[in-house]
Amino acid sequence: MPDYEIIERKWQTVWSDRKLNESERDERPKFMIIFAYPGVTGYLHVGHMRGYTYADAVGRYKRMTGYNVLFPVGTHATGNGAISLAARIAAGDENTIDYMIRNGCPPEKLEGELRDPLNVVRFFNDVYQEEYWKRFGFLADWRRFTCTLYPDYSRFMQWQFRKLNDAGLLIQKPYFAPACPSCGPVAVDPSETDLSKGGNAETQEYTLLKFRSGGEILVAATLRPETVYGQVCFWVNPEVEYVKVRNGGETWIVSPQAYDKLSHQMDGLERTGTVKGSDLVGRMCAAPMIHREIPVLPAEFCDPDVGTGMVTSVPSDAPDDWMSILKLKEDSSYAERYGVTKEMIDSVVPVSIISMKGYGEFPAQDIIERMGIIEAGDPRLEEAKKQVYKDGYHTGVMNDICGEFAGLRVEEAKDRMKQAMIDSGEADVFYDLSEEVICRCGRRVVIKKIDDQWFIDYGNEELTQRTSDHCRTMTINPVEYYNNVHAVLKWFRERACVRLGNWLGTKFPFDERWIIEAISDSTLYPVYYLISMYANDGRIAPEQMTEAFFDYAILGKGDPGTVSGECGIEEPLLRRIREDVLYWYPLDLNLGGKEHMTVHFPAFLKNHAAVLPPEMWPRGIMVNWYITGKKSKISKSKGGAQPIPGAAKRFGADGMRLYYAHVASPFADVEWDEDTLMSYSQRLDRIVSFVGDLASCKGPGTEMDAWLVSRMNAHVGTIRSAMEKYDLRQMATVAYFEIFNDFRWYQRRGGGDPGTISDCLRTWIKAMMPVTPHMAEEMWESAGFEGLVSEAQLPEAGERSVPAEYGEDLIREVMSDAQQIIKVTGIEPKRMVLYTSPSWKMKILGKALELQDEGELSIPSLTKACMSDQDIRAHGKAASDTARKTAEDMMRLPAGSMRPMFESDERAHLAAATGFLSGEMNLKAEVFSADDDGKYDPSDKAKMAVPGRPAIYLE
RNA sequence: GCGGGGGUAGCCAAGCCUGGCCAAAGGCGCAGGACUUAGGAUCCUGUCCUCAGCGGUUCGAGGGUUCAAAUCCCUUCUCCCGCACCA
Repeated sequence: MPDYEIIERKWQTVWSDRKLNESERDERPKFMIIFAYPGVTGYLHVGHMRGYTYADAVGRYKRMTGYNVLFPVGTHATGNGAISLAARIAAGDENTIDYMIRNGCPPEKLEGELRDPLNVVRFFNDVYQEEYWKRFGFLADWRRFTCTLYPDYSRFMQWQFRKLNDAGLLIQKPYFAPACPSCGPVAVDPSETDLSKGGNAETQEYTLLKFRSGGEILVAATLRPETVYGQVCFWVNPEVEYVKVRNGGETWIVSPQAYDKLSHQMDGLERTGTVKGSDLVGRMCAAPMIHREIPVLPAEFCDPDVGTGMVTSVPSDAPDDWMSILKLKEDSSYAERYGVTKEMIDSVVPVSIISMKGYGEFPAQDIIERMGIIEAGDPRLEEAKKQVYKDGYHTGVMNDICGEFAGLRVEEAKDRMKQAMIDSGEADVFYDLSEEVICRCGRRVVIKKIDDQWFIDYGNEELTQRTSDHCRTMTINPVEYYNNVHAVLKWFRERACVRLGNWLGTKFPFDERWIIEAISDSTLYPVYYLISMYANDGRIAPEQMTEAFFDYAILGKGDPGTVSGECGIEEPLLRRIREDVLYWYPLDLNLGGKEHMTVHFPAFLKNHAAVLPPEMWPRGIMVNWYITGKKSKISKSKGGAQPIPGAAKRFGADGMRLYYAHVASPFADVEWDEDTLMSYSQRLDRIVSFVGDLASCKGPGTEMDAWLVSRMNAHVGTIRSAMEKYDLRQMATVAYFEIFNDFRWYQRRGGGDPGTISDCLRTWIKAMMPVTPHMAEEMWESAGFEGLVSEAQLPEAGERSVPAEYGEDLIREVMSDAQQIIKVTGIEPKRMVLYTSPSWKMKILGKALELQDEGELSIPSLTKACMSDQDIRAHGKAASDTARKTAEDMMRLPAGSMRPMFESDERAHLAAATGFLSGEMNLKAEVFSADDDGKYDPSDKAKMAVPGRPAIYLE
């Protein structure tokens, strides 16, 4: 096994010394490509390299076809990922330390620098560049590297927000967001970046229903406000100590937990006292909407943590309620203990309110019976509830009893009834999480009302339309996304763009208490790569990046002299940056994982359309799917991480690049499988050693040279058209499989002309350069070619030789047919006799082609034409059969595809190959024409010969 | 629920948009052979059924359009993903 790392480092150094990765303006057409920069969340795994590799390979291909390519990279560090990682390191968290060490982090760093979040970001910026991207041979312009936490990047970001504001796209309104009382806003999502528990929770909108009882209001929270007409009683947990809360002129009674949650969402709440649940039981209260007095009954299932800790009871449609009432009626002793009278219990009678498909009067009862639930505490009640809720929502219609809402579908009634009660002061809105969510810091996450939240108004119709129209002109892969992106853009509404709390990120320019959030600061950044270089090398200081500077550099607004005076940047440099922007932008291709389809890409598109002029809007998007890890674990969260440098050492960076490029369509998930990767790695080794042998080949020129040249021309054509669509997989199939096989066939057939080999080998190695650049250089060098293949240009596809290719196809066909016969018969032939088509059949083919050219081909027309020819007619029924079959075949196949059969000299081809066939098949091969009088034909096989398919006799 | 994507030979995976050299690329696996060896080799051949290569039946299932369908249309079964502050 070669030491891949040494070879790879060698070429990386050469490229770097030649500054191949550094891109500057010149006369060539440009091509700018990026991948959506990764978030700095820790070590990446082998799956991530898939998309990045596509980007480098596409960039390299573009270089090879005449483009001046710019491929910049960066990282995204906004948020609290680095903060929490640093905190865990500082706390000495065992899992974290272990994870860091396992991925190659020097232990001493864990004792010191990595306890600071910004150092964590710096550390990983380095890891990503050095251990991943450079390690894989990317020709990225490292001078332009940027990170969302760089001060200069922040200046750019603030400028972008000023432009969004100028465009009228920043708006303010109240917002309810998950937040930790001490850490501020948190992201609730399955990745649990911010959380220690509850990533799957959803924010649910409850309707708070008010039940007047004396001078106080009992408050229940419900997800189903449309069921108020079915309320028959009210549940309170007698064991809970509820609190009294003054809310404006009202006194509310809710659980202490509910009070805590509500206080984050409503202003001016004041706790005034407590009341025991048991003291509430037995009272009557006025139900909202229906204005009927219903009894307050005791229920142990009322959880003070859920909703308000009190529940309104709608037994007709709530399985829980149904069961509880059933139980109460069977055994009233529990209720009576709290002073509930028999009359009260008897007064509780379910009311039918919703008719739904497949259910009777009381859906709750139906589902309970259907599922066979007989006890109040049955955990399946949860499932029953969901089922009734779902069916009710989609198929339910409100009954006549429901007043003005009678006849409405539940879907519609829900909102209208909720609104009606809010308007009449009988209800309010309350947000809660569907399950317990705990912040990284350990505190419980709540839903907090933010009064003056800033949003980017992505819902702006004009902007959406403009963006959508532009997308039709873009190259978007896969085509499914091209078609669907319009729906996504429409769906993508206003988005909260800033957040409070302890976060890494850019300060919001209009109010510095706010930090611009993670998605909003990563949409327009590709254009910043054209400026970052000048900040990185110190030619521009962040303070000099004023609004006027960006206005000029990016938008061309203002006069460079004036701007120079204003910001203090020298005028020539200003002009240079402006020229860079004009040259490189728009972005030609943005490549990102499928998770970007609904969030990043629409934001990326809309921001470009909002801030930049149309000629700077992006030209292409490519989405890649994932490498998943069922067979062997690759995910860092699973603990079985496969560090990227280790994999590269074992399989070779190029072996991995080839694996990514070829293992499947970019638009499908792939299971990480080391055996498969190994076979790609070995294939590459095999090619390298084969190429080494080829280069030293010194044989005579043969007819195979024309064939090989023709095949290479075909392959170059395929590669060029595949790469029009960025189809790396197709390119890799050609470069690593088809061309390889052709060279082998060439040699097997006796080809070995050094001139031909050298010409074709150049093209072959070039074809491999985009995907496996290091090995391509190695082969290029070992073949003695000049310069670097990374700097070479792919030739245009030349002419193909139809006869040469047809002749070889014929020989392979004959061999395959003969093998079939040998297999079926089981004989071990010593002699193979081939008979090419008799001339009269060839003549029929010729007539068929003529008719086809004239557009007159049909079975009768060909038969007629044949029968008027004496030579053909002489063969009687065989002639008409052949004519029919010929016409059928020709009409079935693409026009002209049978022409080579007619034009080539099959007999000569085969005769020239008898030596080869004899040797290959270990027998004596002979060729006759079916017309030959003296042919050896003991089994009368010659009559089967037709153009394109010689008859075969074996003995 | 809303939106999106799949189901192809033992396995992985192309093809489907733009119907026709598609019994369906390529890889893996398996079988036989060559070479000759300690290598996770390489080369050749085969790998739906039948069979001197003709032919037959296949591309989740069922219909339809067409001279012609894995490819277009409809129905159906089944699997997967996203739905918001995670690039």
